Amino acid sequence: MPTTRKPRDVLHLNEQLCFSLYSTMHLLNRTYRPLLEKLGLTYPQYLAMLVLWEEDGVTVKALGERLLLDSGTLTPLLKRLESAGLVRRERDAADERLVRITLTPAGRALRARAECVPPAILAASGCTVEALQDLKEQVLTIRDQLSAHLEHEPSPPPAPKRRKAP
Amino acid sequence: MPTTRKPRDVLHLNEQLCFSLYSTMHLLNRTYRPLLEKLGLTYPQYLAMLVLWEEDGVTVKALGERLLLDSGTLTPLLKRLESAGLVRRERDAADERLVRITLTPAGRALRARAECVPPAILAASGCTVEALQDLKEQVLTIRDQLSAHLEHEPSPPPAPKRRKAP
DNA sequence: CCCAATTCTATTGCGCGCAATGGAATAGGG
DNA sequence: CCCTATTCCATTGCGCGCAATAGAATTGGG
Repeated sequence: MPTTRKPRDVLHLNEQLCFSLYSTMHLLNRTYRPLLEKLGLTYPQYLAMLVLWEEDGVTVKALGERLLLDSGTLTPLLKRLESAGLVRRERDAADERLVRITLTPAGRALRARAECVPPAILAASGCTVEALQDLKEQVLTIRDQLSAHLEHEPSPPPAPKRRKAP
Repeated sequence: MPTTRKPRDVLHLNEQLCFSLYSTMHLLNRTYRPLLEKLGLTYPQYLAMLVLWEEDGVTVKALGERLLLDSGTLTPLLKRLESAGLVRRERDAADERLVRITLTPAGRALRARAECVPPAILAASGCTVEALQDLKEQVLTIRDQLSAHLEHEPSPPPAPKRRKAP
C-alpha cells in the first residue's frame, strides 16, 4: 500500500503546497518592512544593497543575474536608490552599454545600521540558525530544479544562431 | 564547541536565508505563468478561484483572511475575474456591508481545466509528493511563528476599546 | 431611540515583477 | 572595413501587495 491515501482533491492539496511558500514570503516581507523602514529601504532595495556591499561597482546585468531580476525592475529601483543618495549610476567608459552601480559614502555607511536586521529576522522566525540553514538547502534544491525546468521548456526559444534565413 | 563556526558576515549569510525563499517564489511563479495563461488567470487569481471552488459565495473579507490579502488587493482582482465572466460580486441583502463572490457557470467549468496544473507543477519541482508535503510543514511552522510575532509586535496597536477620552 | 464606535468595502498612491518594445553601443562574419 | 547580430539598458503597460484614507452600513452603550 504505497501512495494509496485518500485521492485528495488535487486543487485542495495544492493550495497548501505552493500557497505555503507564497504566504510565508508575504509574512516575511511584513516582518522586514518595519526594520527596513528605519533604513529607508524596501526589501528588494535591501537585497540590491546586500550585493553592493559584497561587490561594489557591479553592472546592472550582474546585479540582475544575482537577484534574478531584469532591467525593467532594476532600472527604476536603482534610480530610487540614487535619488536617496546611496548609489551612483554611471556608464562604463570602456563599454558604453554597461551601467556600473557604485556605493556613495552614505551607501557604505548604511551597512553598519543594517547589521541588526538579520538577527531580528532570525528571532522573529523562532528557529535556530541550523534549522533555517537546513530549510534553505531544501528550498534551493527546488529552486534549482525549477530553474532547470524553465530553461528546457520555454515553448519557442529563439533557437537560431546568427544569420537569418530570408 | 557549539555555534563557534566562522562568524560569517551576517549580511552575507542572510542573503542566502530569506533570499532563497524570495527567489524560489519568483521561479515558481514563472513556472505557473504559462500554465495559468491558458486558463486566463494570474497566480493570485488562481488562488482566489481555488478558494471559491472549495466554498462558493464567500465574502471579500473571508477570502482575504484565507489568502492573507486585503481589499486593496482583492477588489480590483475580483473585478477582473468578474469582467472575465468567472464570478459575480453582489452585496449581501441582509448586511449591505458585505460583498459576496459567487461563481458563474464559466467559473465552475474552469475547475476541470485547472486540474492539470498541480501535477505539472509537481513534475517541474522534481520532488516527490512526500518531500513537498514535508517541506510544507516546515515552512508553515515558520509562517505561524512570523504570524504570531507580527501580532504581538506592532508598535502602536490602537489599544483603546470604545469611548475615547477627550 | 440616538449617537458614536466598529465593520466592511472601495479608492488612491507607490513600489515592485515581468513581458514587450526600442535604441545605442559593441562584436564578428564577410 | 562594412554591415548585421547581439548585448545591454531604458521605457511602457499591466497586475499585484500594501498603507492610508474615505464612506456606507451596522452595532452597542447610554
